[in-house]
Amino acid sequence: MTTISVDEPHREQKPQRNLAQKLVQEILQKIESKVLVPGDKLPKEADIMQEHGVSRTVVREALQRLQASGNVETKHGIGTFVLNNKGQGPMDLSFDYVNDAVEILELRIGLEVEIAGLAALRRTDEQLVEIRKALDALRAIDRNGHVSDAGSADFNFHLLIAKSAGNHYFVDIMQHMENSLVPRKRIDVSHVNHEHEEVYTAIERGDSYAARAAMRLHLTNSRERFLKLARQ
Amino acid sequence: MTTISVDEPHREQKPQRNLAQKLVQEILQKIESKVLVPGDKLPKEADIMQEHGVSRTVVREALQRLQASGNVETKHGIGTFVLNNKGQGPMDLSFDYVNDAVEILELRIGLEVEIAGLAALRRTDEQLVEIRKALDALRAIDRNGHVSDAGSADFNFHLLIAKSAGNHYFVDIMQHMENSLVPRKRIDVSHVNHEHEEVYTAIERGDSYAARAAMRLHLTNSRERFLKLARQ
DNA sequence: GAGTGGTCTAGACCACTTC
DNA sequence: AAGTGGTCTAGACCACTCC
Repeated sequence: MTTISVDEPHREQKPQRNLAQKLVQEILQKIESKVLVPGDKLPKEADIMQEHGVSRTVVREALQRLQASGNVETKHGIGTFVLNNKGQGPMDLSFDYVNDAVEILELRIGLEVEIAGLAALRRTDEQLVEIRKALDALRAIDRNGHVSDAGSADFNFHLLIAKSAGNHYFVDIMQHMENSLVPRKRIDVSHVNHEHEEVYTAIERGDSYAARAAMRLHLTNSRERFLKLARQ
Repeated sequence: MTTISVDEPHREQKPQRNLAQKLVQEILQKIESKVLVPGDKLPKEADIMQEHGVSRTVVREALQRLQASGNVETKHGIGTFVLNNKGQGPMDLSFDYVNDAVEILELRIGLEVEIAGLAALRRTDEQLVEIRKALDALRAIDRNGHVSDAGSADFNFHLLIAKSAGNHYFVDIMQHMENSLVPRKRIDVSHVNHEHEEVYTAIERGDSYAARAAMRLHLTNSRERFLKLARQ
């Protein structure tokens, strides 16, 4: 009886390319099947490496995708946790004011993230100057405490960026949304200004990737700030 | 008393974290200052490594960001090339039909990429079934050659995904855009179907990251196919 | 077959959080 | 100080393109 002796642990020859993609799907399945529920902590990276027999590069690539998806959240020095986006429905609390405002914010994320990316690639120097002016005006208003004017100044900043994206449809929709925007009141202005600056500098240096990331961060933070206020 | 024994070849004078981000900005500056112009080939990764004194990980991270930004394009086995998004203006060819259609496609990219990501997180099983039906109907139409119906069937597929995103604003805008959509004619149907399948499977398994990527790929490819047709 | 990008591994050191 | 994620290095092998 001749058994072909293979010293390998097993004929596990899966030259599978894209181990990260596979890991993503396996973790998503654990979330889908309730093995992992919102709030749960994922195993530490070293454990995931051993469990799936892959290197840390693969684990981190998978976790980064799950972060970008909004499925999990990673906290430096603590761990990675499952978020509660799926499962509790399309935030069907009720058709009230809060829910409507959040939906508007979600719409703006889709539009303005793309707008910021295009503006970084296409803005003229003249348009950049106008955006800078709007930003300075907004900061001046905040310093003087004329909060009532801040809403329209904030909108103007976003609208000027839309006009720098070189696509009039974006401008049209933004203008139609003007009356639906959440009024700014007692919001942590320093955070907003810092986020605006991040968006501006990315557009200034033509960094589309950073512009998109900065705009997304700004709008998701705005959503969180609004929800925090609404719950009070 | 513990002596930290670390073999240091030399005094590393740059403990700089985020080398990739720095590399991105340096390459963007070369594009901005016309040292690199659209169509130019970047040095191969090994050369960039040596030139900047960083590992390949850093180089590849930087190039991936520049790809995501639309600043460069990488071709497997060939090289990385500078794209011409910046500098030649907001595609100010003229206000003709072609330009308008492209702007609509850009708007759809912003909206539908976000829609696909949300749909992957929120879709119900019932909604998934409806999307599957629309996809099958579309394939049947393509097989039978009833190209005239394909446009509305295609729109229906996209609309059903929007309805699965749990935000009625997205649905409203999509419906308003229905009449503005580019009619499908003599387009490479097999590619479109394959791209639709990619979007569907990502939404099916709740992979928001993949859903976004698949939708973006589908719509940018649609734009390229349209432009190719328009130039004929 | 040579050249170039794509994926993966193993390990080192840094930064943040908690005890 | 211990634990965990963040960044970076060096090197191996695979996949695609072109000659």
